[in-house]
Amino acid sequence: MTETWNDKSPIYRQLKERVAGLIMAGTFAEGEAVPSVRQVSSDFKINHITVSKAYQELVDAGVLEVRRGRGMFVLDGAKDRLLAESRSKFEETELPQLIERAEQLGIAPADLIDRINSLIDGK
Amino acid sequence: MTETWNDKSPIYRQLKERVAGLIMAGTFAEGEAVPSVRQVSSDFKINHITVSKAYQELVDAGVLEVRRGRGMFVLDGAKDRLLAESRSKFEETELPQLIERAEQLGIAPADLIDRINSLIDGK
DNA sequence: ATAGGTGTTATGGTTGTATATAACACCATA
DNA sequence: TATGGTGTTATATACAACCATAACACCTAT
Repeated sequence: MTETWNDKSPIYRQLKERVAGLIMAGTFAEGEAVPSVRQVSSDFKINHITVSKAYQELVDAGVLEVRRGRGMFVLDGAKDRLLAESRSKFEETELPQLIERAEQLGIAPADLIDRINSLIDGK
Repeated sequence: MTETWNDKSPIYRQLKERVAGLIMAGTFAEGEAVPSVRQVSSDFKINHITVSKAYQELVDAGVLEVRRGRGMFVLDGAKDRLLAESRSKFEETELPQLIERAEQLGIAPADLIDRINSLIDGK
C-alpha cells in the first residue's frame, strides 16, 4: 500500500517530484504527453490548480512544454538533465547530510556502511 | 554561516528538532532547564508562541517537564529515549529511502558505498 | 460550425503557520 | 509584599496552500 501523499511538503511539490521521477524512469518518454491536468486532478482527487502549479514549475524548469489545447509534453533531453541534476544534489547535499545525521546519532561510519550493506543484501 | 531556519518545515518543528538534537548531544543535560520561551523568542527573533508550540510538543512527547513559574526541564531518561527513537527511525525509514532513491537515480549499491566511503575519508 | 479535449485564470472560502500585542497564573527572591 | 522571572492564553492580522466552482482561450476532430 503506497500512500499517495504525505504532509511533509505541499502536494504540488510532491507531484512535481513524482512526475520528474517518472520521466527519469522513462515512464513518461521524451516527446510524449504527460497525463492532462484534469486527468491527474481526477485520478488523485486533488484540485486541478494544484496539478497546474506542479506542471508549471516543470515548464519553468525546462522539463515540460505547453502545447495549448493539446497538452504538456516532455522536452528532448529532459531525462538526462533531470538525472544529472538529481545525482549531483544527491551526492553533494543528501549524502553529506546523511553522514552528519549518523554522527549526531552516534552511529560510527563503519556501522553505517554495515547497515546499508545489510539493507542491500536483504533485497 | 549557519542558516537558522529553512522554509521546508514550520519553524516550531525545526526548533523542536533542534532542541531534541541538543538534548541528544548532551548540551541540554537531564534535570537542567532549557532556555526560557522568552529567551529563545528573543534570541531568534521569533514569536514566543511559536517557541511555546515547539516546547509543548516536547512536553507531550515526555521529553520536557513544566515547572510553572520556573521553566522547562529535561526529564530523566529523555536523552536515551530520544536517541533510541531517532536511531530506529534512521535505520528503518531514512536509510531504506536513501537506497531506494539511489536506485531511482541509477546509482548501483556498490557505487553508493564508494561515495559514502569517500565522503567519510575526506573528513 | 460545433463539441470536446487541452491549459489558464478568477473568485471566494478553509486550514495551518507565524506574527504583534496584551493579559493572566505561578514561583523565587529581595 | 513587591518585583521580575517563568509558562499560558486570548485577540486580531497576515500569508501560503488547498479547495470548489466557474469561466476563459486554444486546438483537434467531427
